[in-house]
Amino acid sequence: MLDGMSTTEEVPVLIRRSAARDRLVGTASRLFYGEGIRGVGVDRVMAEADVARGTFYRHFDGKEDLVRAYLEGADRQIRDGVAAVAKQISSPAGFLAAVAHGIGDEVCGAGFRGCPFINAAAEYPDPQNVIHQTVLRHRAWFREVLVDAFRRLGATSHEQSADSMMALRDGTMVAGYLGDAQRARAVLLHGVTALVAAR
Amino acid sequence: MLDGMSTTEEVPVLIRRSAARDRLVGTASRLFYGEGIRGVGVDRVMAEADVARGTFYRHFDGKEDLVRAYLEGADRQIRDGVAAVAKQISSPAGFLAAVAHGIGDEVCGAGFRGCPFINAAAEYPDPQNVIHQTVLRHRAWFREVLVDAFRRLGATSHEQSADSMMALRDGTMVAGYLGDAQRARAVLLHGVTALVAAR
DNA sequence: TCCAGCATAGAACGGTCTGTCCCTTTTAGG
DNA sequence: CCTAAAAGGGACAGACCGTTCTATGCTGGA
Repeated sequence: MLDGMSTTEEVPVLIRRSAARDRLVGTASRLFYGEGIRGVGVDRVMAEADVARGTFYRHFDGKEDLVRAYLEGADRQIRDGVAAVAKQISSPAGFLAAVAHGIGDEVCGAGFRGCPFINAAAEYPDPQNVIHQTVLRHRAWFREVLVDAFRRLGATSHEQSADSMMALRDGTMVAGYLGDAQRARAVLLHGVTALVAAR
Repeated sequence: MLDGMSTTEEVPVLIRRSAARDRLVGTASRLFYGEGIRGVGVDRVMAEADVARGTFYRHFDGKEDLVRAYLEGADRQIRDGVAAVAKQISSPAGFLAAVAHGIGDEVCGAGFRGCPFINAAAEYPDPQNVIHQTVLRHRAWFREVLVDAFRRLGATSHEQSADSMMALRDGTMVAGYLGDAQRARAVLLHGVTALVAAR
């Protein structure tokens, strides 16, 4: 668990690394996250990334593929962060508290605009859609991380504890975006503390 | 409080009621909620509502205005529901429980696709945007309803209790859409029960 | 009855979006 | 150094989008 390396898989052909590609994903991440996915055209992304049209379509099958790269980048980043915390903190209680602190700090950061996955799912509701499924995969993974931690903690019902923390996380993400981030952070930390204490 | 009539305000000119207008708002609500706002064009809405182009633009300033009508309709509906509950149940504990049950049932209903307001905010991130502000107004109202209830309940810190319940609500909305609705419902009911009991 | 106002039908507009294609220039590896 | 791949820079098509306009049909109230 927590390897953070299971969603890789790419076509065997190809490019995989390139300055232009990195610039595209970076710019797309900034714009998609900041202004919404459907609200930003690939023209905009290409222009701000200083990448020509042909180059874009050599690296990506189309916009959806770029969106997928954006979300998978965010996913990778979060998995790496969680893995780093897990490596550093062995106790499940400490791990959960650290994760909560990480989220709390995130929602209070400048430019926080909600959870990229929740937001993406709002724009791609079709369960069959690749992007929607990317969101579901990320969420399933994170839930499993929490279930595992509460199991190691010896919680009477790991699943319910994990779901409660998941709800607190999601609620904090929403409130951090559409309400008072400081209060949202406090609610999350307080709630997770209670969950861990209650076991 | 709970009057449910404070966000009305329309141009004094005008139409306000008409079969065509009602059909437009109804169709738009169904499509915007089910497929996302930016993913649905006004062409589609007009076609499925069997309303001509000119008629649409006589009733609405443009797409944004239609989106506003969609969200204000949802807002009105929720305010009416909350007002009905408040009228029926006098005790604050019973009121909060009833609200939680209402939300829990909602997320378990067929065709639930998340909170219309959270979803709309994901598509319209600009705080200056009319639609974004409509979302914020709805959320501010609902939070105030909760704060008031917890105050009447005699909670030591009304605000924190209200924010906790708000986080649970938001988390349940997200999880009901992107996870297991039954589990989300259980988490919400359990959490609100605890909040009310803890006072 | 007549007419004002609302609804309809349909064409047309400019703009933007995704995606394809072509050609030239730059870059990097053998 | 030479060549093949990558990147740049456009032009372009086709679709859709939101919007405006005109001409016409329908209906309810004075």
